This record gives sequence, C-alpha cells and structure tokens, in this order.
Amino acid sequence: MTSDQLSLCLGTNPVVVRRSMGFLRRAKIVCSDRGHAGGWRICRDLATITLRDLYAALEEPEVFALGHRSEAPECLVEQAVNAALDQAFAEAEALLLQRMGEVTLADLAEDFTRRHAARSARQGEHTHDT
Amino acid sequence: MTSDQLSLCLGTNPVVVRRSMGFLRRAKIVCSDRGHAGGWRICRDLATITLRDLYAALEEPEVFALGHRSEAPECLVEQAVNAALDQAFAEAEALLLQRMGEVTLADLAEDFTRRHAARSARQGEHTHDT
DNA sequence: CGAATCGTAACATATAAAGTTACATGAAAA
DNA sequence: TTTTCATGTAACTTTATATGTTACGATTCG
Repeated sequence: MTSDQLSLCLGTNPVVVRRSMGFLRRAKIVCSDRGHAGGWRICRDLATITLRDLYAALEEPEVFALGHRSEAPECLVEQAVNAALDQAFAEAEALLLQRMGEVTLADLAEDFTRRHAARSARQGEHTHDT
Repeated sequence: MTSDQLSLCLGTNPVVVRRSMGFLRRAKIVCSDRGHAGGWRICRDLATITLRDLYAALEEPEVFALGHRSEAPECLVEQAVNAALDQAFAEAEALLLQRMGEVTLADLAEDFTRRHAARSARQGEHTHDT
C-alpha cells in the first residue's frame, strides 16, 4: 500500500504515515519501494513480528504516563519516592512487555479474519431481513 | 505550610499547588485553613496514606502512556489489537497499583529520615576534612 | 479594620504531537 | 528519454495539553 492509501485508512496524513513507517523500515519490519507501483510491504513472516517489536521499533514515548520528575534528584523526598516506586514500575513494565511479546501479527490477522467473517454474517442477516 | 512555601519547595507556582492540593483535600488526605496562620496540613495518620491513595486522589491522566485510540472502534484491526492488549494492560496496571498501595507515607518518612541522617553525616565528614 | 491565606476563574505560555507544504530522489512505464 | 508516481525529509503550521500567571473574592485571625 502507498502512504496515501494508508493515510486514508488511518484517517491521517501521508507524511505522518511515512514518518512512522520509517521507524518500522529501520527495524526491518517493513520495506518500501519508491517510484511507480511503489509503497509499503511487510517484509517478514507475520508470525515472527510481535507487538513488542512494533513498540520497540516505534520508540513510543514511554510505557507509563507516570514517572520520575528527574532521574537523580537532589531532593530527599523525591529520592525516597523514586526508590519506593522504581521496582514497581520495572515489574509492571516487564509484565506488559512480556505480554506484548506474546502477540504476533499472525495472531492478530487470524482474529481479524474471524471478526470480518462475523461482521459479514451479521450484514448478510440484515440484508436478508430488509 | 502555605501554598507559597510549598511552591518554593517544589519549584512551582502557589496556584498550581492549590490546584493539586485541592484534589487531596477533596479526598480528605489534607486539610486547609484559610486566613492568618492558615495553610495545609496532612489530616490523617501517615501510616494510613498510600501512594495509591495519592494517585487516585490526583486523578493523574492514566497509568500508561500507551492506550487505545478509541474505546469502541469500528475498525476491525483496531478491535483485534485492543482485544489482544486489554488483558495485558489490566494486569500490568493492577500490579503497579498493588505495589503503590503497599507504600505508605510513613514508610517514605522513615526512608527520608534515614537519607537525611546519611546526608548530614557526609556533610559533617566534609566539614571535618576542610 | 487589615493583613494573610485559600478558592477559583480567566488568561498566558511552553511544549510536544500531529498535520501540512514543498521539493529532492528514485523507479517504472509510456 | 520523458513522464508519472512513489518515498525521504526538511521546514513550517496547527492543535492539544499541562503548566504558569494574574486577578480577585471569601475567610480567618490579630
């Protein structure tokens, strides 16, 4: 698909798509072809790509919205709070990343297919009714 | 302490302090007194206040920086991704909140005291050297 | 009364994410 | 070879949000 097509699907802008897909290209998850009939392709087996890979490739801001105000604060109160929460944040992040690592694009494709069939069935029903 | 004093400690603005402390007041964690000699007081035993209580009271944006673009998307791809991650997010958030619920302000006060003593000792040493 | 303090509305500023424009580069088709 | 259609990317604009600021009313104590 081209950046223009993707931007329509995603309700955004082609340049924004190129910006994000660029990260995936550098991570060797997608390939891009320039020129006529060019665009974006997934260049690895869907079963080998996990949501964790995508997250890592996109370098999204951070897992948590909460975080330290500063990494090595002089303030002793802040130091105490950081010390108390560092472990908790690390554990929660590790858990989340592990779960993301367990979901492949192949899994999602399968689920999508199921959902698509279900929607089609519902629409068929509805068409039959009217 | 007054909002002005707190804002100096925190490197921010007195109105910002009132805004945040207002949430803690509504959660009955702190009390405020107006007028002369007024200001803010913690109005519960430190051992009964956890970081989770503070987080809940402050209604911070969200635990995670990542999240759903929309809660009930029409897009089937988005539905599949949400379904795959909902459980993971819920687990990680529960773990984090549990850990936050295990840390009381009394714990933090104790840790602060220890750090303060350590710093004083280091400064004493240093003074002794020079 | 008057100074000190919170409560809150209204407005200003800063920052980052997203969107936009513009154009160079590259590749296939005519 | 020229045209057309893509990506790659820099520069700028817009938008959203958190933060900071000003202003002033309400309350309390001396």
